[in-house]
Amino acid sequence: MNTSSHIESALTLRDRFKTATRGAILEAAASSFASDGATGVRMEDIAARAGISVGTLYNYFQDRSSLVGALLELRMRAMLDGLDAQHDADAPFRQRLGRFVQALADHFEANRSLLSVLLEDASSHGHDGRATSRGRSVLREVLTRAERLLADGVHRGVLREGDPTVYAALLVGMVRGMVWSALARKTGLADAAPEIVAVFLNGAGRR
Amino acid sequence: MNTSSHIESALTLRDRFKTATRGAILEAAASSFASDGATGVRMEDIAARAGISVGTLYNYFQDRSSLVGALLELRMRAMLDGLDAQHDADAPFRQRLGRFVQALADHFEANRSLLSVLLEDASSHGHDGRATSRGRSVLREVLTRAERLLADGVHRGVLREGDPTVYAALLVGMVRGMVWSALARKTGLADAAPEIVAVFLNGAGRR
Amino acid sequence: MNTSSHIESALTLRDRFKTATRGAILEAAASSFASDGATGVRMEDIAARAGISVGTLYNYFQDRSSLVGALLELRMRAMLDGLDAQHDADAPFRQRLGRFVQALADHFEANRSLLSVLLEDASSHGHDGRATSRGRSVLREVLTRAERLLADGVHRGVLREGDPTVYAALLVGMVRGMVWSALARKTGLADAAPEIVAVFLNGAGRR
Amino acid sequence: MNTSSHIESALTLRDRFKTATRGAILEAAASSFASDGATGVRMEDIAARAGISVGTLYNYFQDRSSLVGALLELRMRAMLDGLDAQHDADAPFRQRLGRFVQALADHFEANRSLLSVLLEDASSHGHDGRATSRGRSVLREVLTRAERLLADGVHRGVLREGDPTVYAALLVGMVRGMVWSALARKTGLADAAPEIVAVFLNGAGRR
DNA sequence: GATGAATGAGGGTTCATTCAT
DNA sequence: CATGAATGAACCCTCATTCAT
Repeated sequence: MNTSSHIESALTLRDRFKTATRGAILEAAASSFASDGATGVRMEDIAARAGISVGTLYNYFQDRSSLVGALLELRMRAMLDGLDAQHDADAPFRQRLGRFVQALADHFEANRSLLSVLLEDASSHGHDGRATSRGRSVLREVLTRAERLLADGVHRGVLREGDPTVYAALLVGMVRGMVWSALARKTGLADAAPEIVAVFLNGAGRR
Repeated sequence: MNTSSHIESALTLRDRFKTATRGAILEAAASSFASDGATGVRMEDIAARAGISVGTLYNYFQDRSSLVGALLELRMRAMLDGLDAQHDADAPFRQRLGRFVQALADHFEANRSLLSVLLEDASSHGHDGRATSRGRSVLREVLTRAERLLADGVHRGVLREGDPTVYAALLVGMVRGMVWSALARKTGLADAAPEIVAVFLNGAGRR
Repeated sequence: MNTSSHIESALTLRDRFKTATRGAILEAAASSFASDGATGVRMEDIAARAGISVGTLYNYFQDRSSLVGALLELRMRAMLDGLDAQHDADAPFRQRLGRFVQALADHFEANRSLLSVLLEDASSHGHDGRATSRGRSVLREVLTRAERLLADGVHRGVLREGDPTVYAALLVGMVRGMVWSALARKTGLADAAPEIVAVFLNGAGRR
Repeated sequence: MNTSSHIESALTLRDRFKTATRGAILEAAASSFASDGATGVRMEDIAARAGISVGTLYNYFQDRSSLVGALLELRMRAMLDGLDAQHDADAPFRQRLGRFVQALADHFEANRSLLSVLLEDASSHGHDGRATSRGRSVLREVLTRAERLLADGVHRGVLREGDPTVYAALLVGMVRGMVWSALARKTGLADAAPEIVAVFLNGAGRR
């Protein structure tokens, strides 16, 4: 233990603290948006929920749109990472499809309240297009992953010949539709994924 | 033609004018929202786009939320009417399904820019529950119609046994997904409806 | 009956109508002010109460302050005329004093609701000092009349030697105080005048 | 002197500052109202006169009516406290009467410019009854105190038998009348109180 | 002359952002 | 580095006034 490591350690501690505070702010913002909608939340509200003052909040984020942007970035990254985590190129296609749908449903449900935020803020502050592009890209990246997966399904002959882009749009749409419906009817999402996969693969029509 | 009919005619003209102005305001609001998002639009902007002054705008709508409410009401009504218009209980199920999907896709595309407005406003002004219930009900009513249609499909033996509510969620989700995707890739929606129907009925899996 | 007299008569009729409308507007303004206070009344409210349109209202009065000014002028003139009407230089002083107090009390009560209007408008629109001077002058003219009366009382030896200006201020103050009190307690003003006169002449102290 | 007392002191300082600012705003409002009438004063004017920005003003008062209400409350309280301060149940009646009249005259003069504000606001914002009741109650409380004093005068045999309520109305009216008159003629109120008392007790009539 | 829709300047209020402590 | 009062641009809405019909 010399002086330099001591300093290092202090810096690390400070950094950890900073990171923790940053995280607390983002969580506060997320839950505020969830309960009052993005437009109905003031910076002061977020600060209060995070247990800090507005001034401090501005020490961590340059301005409102940076905060919103960081939040979206975080959630989007988590969602994409979640999707990638279960990716196993060697697993059978159906299994990968099932896991993908399941992960997607979970993340949609978890971030449902932020979807509107994403759109709102994209529109309202998007002079520079930053938030907008980020917002759009969430869905686009999800679609890209779905497309890769489904293209592989076609390639392996599990799926009928067809445009993987279209398949991706339909599959992701089904998941979102299922989540929305569950929300509207205040029911859970139990067993939703298998149902989605079943209809996607076999259709709803009697053969 | 006597005096009274003359007066009647005058009144009708004035009424028509009022209706036209009202419509112009709603259109102006719709396109403003479409380009800048609901939160980024000032009453003055809407007035300017409608070619009138703020004061006049307030002669037609009591306040901002009344205007937004009226716009949502109008579009939602149009959408539901559009769905109902092609309803023909005697037509073969597949034909009804195709028309339903087509109509839904058309309306989703036409009102795409308002979907976010709907959500935003629901959140921001929803303390009295008016806008909220209206917003939510659009989707719910669409789902209800889809559910009725699909329940009939099950009853007629065209669809596999299954929860019509789930089928509805998936079908509507597919349509939204397709519209979103087309938008993201800036392609058209040509032939989208048949594709959706095909996947919905037969699935994407190779049999 | 020649043409000219015919025209004259027509003009007279028209004039009478105009006068009647003018009066209706002033009455409408007075009662509106009475119920909602001067600041809470819009030109449209007055027009509606008078049974005409705003446009017509502006045919009779150049602007808001003209209307208010005319109303004050009218009521003030009526009050002063009422005070002057019972003036009889030959009557005994006490009788004249009694009548003066009675007339004053009646007019204060009748116009009570306008006193605040007078003050409000004087302050709010009195850039040019018109309404202000008019407002102030009501009281000043009343005081002047009281002063003349009481100076005569002093001169005749009915009143003790003293400044008639002070006597006037006190007497008029007593009348206003009595009216206010009656209003606050929602009682009538019956027998108020004699009581006022009695205290003014003899005091409330036991001799 | 430890840390805690240091903190306490700091808090006290900040509190004092807040109180001072609040007071400055109220003073600014009072003088603004005095020169332009309550209705002619914008929040921005008050802020400017207090040397702060509008935003800051709204940090101290929730809205316009709260500010006006607080001002009225303050002045009314001061007036009533002033009347009560000179109250001495054991002093001779005439002395108490003299002091009462003097205190009343002083306060009427000091707050003259606010009397109209009080009335205006009572009318304009009185739908919820707050300002109204406050406004009305100033005079009523003053009358009540006068009534108690004069009832005691009757009881002690200094005043003639008579309704103390009427006596109170007349006495208070005389004070207001005197203040008004002094204002109208732009003279002072020197020796006004003794004159009022003299006339009230002995009348203006030659015995 | 009557009408009432159109106008737009003006006022109250909010809230993202700054900065002295 | 935290704090929270101060700031002022921006927005919603009102209402006196005008003017085409």
